[in-house]
Amino acid sequence: MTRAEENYLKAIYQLSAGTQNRISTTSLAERLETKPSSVTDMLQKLHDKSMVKYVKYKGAQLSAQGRHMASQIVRKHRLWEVFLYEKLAFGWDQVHEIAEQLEHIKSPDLVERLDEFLGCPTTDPHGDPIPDKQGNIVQIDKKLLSEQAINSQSILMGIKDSEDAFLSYLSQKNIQLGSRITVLDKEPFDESMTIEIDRTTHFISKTIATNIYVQNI
Amino acid sequence: MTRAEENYLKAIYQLSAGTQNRISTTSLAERLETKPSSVTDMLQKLHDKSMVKYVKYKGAQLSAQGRHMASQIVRKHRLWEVFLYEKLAFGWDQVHEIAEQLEHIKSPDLVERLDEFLGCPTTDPHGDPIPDKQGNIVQIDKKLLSEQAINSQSILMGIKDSEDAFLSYLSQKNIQLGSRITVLDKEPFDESMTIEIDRTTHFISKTIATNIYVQNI
DNA sequence: ATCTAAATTTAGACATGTCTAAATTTTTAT
DNA sequence: ATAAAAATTTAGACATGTCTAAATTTAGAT
Repeated sequence: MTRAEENYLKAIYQLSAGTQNRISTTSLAERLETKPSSVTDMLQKLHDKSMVKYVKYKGAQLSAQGRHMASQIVRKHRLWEVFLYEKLAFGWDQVHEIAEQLEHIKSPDLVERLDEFLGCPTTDPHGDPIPDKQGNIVQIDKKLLSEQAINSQSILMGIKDSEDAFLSYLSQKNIQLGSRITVLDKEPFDESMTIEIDRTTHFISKTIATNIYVQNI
Repeated sequence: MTRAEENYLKAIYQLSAGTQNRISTTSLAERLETKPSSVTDMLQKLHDKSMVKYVKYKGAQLSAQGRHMASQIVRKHRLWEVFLYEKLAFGWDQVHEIAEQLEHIKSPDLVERLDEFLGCPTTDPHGDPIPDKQGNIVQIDKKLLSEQAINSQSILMGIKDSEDAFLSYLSQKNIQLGSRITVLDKEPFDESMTIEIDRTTHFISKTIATNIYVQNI
């Protein structure tokens, strides 16, 4: 598998999360920051390699083989993120870009040793689950912060959309995975919230609150 | 710099060790397991990018810029080797291949954090020096085991030619960097040796002895 | 000094992965 | 049901890095 092929498989894998539907050429092109015509070419190639089930004009789905391969790339990506975050003290918002490169390193042995070295983590620094060797993921049950009631207490378990700007926003405010959040107030008008983390009060918009996953204590 | 370009720079850097001479197209082709015609193409390209001084039919030399770039690739390679060996418990003979991939990861920040995480090592698991951020290397003064006198004691500091077969030979006999070697006997006829390491006696040929660097105690 | 052998370069080709522009198919709106 | 819009594919091109075969240059031997 070339690097480009791996990136396509990973993109289809991630866009497929939660649907059985075929993934459209355009959505893949957007995700991969490339042109739809390039996507068509690659889908035909991946179909020939039995990594993808592709129907002209209808989009693509991973085959069992392709899904397993994609899960292992995601596994590598997230394990490397843990390494960068835990061992090299990189910030939440810095790990993704470097892991994009590291995920393509080829050595089955390396992945398993890295996993062990890190203590077999189940989530990456953004709270996203790490697939195991077989490609299985344990989905922890998490809720949106926006749905929490006043006076509820919860633990930050992950974020929905790991955009750089959002990650640095959180990083700056010292909000991180595992932070204990108390909802002090909710504004019925715009659904903004007042929350407390580590004895500091923050005012957050609905947009922010629907981008944060928590688990009740 | 593409991966191929980096591999060419590294090859020229390593073939240049100890000479001022230009490196020939053929020797580069052999080192890179490619054809001389491919090498010619790439040298012209690297010359255009001012990474290499290339004179048609005469071979190539690194420019200051190219030398620095090459040193940093070697730096990354060797730091990753230390990581694999020290942290992930890979064998002496396994680290090179994986480091060949890791050396191409792009992130200046990563290199420096990795260096720090590893305690700023000065040599890799084969005893080869790790260039610093500026590209400088500290050559430790080491001698060939074959030149050691009978009854001399020394420490294994490195190996000359890191071929896989040789590395596993040493690995198998539990001979490693830092091992204390006592020369018990030398056979004048074929210059083979009897040595003691960790209370175990080994008989080694001249070929082996001229491939091991030691430092006197 | 010249001829031959070895080394090197050039020319033309191919594979990968991308692009633009044009053609085709599907979807949506009326 | 059909025309217009949107999505998708095809055709042809380009860049990178490789190859083989042929041409050229250099080095070595006499």
